[in-house]
Amino acid sequence: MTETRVPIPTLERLATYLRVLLDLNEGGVETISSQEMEHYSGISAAQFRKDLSYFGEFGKPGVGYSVPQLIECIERILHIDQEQPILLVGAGNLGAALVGYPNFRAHRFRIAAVFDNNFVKIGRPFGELVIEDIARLKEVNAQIGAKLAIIAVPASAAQTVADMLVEAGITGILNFAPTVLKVPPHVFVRNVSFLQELAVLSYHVAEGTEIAQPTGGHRDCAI
Amino acid sequence: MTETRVPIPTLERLATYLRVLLDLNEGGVETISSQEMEHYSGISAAQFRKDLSYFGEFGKPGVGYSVPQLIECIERILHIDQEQPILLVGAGNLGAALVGYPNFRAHRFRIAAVFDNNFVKIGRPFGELVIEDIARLKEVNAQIGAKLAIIAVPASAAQTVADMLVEAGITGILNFAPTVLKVPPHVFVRNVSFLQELAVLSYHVAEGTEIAQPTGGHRDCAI
DNA sequence: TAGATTGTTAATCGATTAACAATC
DNA sequence: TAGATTGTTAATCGATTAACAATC
Repeated sequence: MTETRVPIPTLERLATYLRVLLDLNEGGVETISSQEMEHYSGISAAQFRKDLSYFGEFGKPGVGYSVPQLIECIERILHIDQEQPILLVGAGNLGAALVGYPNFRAHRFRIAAVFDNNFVKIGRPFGELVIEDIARLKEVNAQIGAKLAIIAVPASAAQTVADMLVEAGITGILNFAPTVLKVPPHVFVRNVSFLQELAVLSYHVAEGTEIAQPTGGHRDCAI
Repeated sequence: MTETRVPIPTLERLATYLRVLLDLNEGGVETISSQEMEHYSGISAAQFRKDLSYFGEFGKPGVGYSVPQLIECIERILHIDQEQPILLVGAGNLGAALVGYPNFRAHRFRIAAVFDNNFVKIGRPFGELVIEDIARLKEVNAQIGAKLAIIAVPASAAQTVADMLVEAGITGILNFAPTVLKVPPHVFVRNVSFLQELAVLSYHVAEGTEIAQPTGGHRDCAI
């Protein structure tokens, strides 16, 4: 096999396929064709087959794919075949939503520790965990050995937290803070931005509605 | 101007530029070059200029861009120059995190109503709002006239909620439920999937770590 | 004017789609 | 065998990057 780089969109879709497959598996479905996957996932059959082709051959021509086997394979590919410990930084509303998120378990993600810098919160229970002092992050992760972390703190604190996470051996960060993190090249960051998503929607729902109105600037916003 | 379709990634980046510009404006910065924007946003200067070019001309050659003017223009483009009412469905942990999210205000998004189907919750206060009966969704939105909504309910309820939202005149949905929504073509959906993001990170942090292990299936997962 | 930086065009890159030979 | 569906190749499409003439 040639060393082809896997496109990020392919990895994202893999998670969608897995979700569909887990549902089908619950329902006792044993085999699925790429055509059927298109129906359930909204992703084209050709795309599905192409995505899988980056990792090997998983189907039988004329038959389709074994649901349980494909689940196993995708879980292996995404390295969620074993439980993945995750550090959560920020014990606010968003953090609470995340520790209570029921779907993590099905994908074998486990929030293994929660940190905050607010001494009023430190030591308090948080879901099934106890909030730890952010200062102990490196020390605690020496035990846990997590590679993944979630940043759920205000934008003003996010970079400092990111630096501490990198220092503690984290190499993948899911960032909810609306800011651009600077990290070393071996660390991967994915940003979740509600504002960005809403902005894109806002543009679309208003399309065709706009009234061109000069600002009085040196040039109009020609929209 | 020719009728060029604006790429979605361009719209996403627009929100990032806006965030940077708002920060700079706070700091009293009056002018910014595309080069400086690259530094602050991590997005290349060429990309920045190209992105803006879909909407008009906003800079002065040899000088750069006026920060306040560009803020105004981007807000106009994204249609967040006026307050945008948003319906929130789902008064759980995630919903609580969203109504309490401080950054919405800066982008003039306002959660105008919260709905749930749990009669224990209906009528209770939720942030500064009171939880409404989901059955009253259409009725309530007849007053509010929101075009945008956020789905923060379990996957099992998401499609039903989406149908009700469409019925109530919503044309843009931010979906937090891990499921593929079926909506009419005039309705735009953006999905936020923590699991998907974590899966992509999980793949990356584990790269190079993998041990090829046959499953005993008809063919190995060749990863 | 000289220096800086824009807006745009052309070249590159990468991802998606379509088509089909191989295979069950 | 005939019918179905895969995995892969080639064609298409779209987005990013680089380069530069126009402009302040």
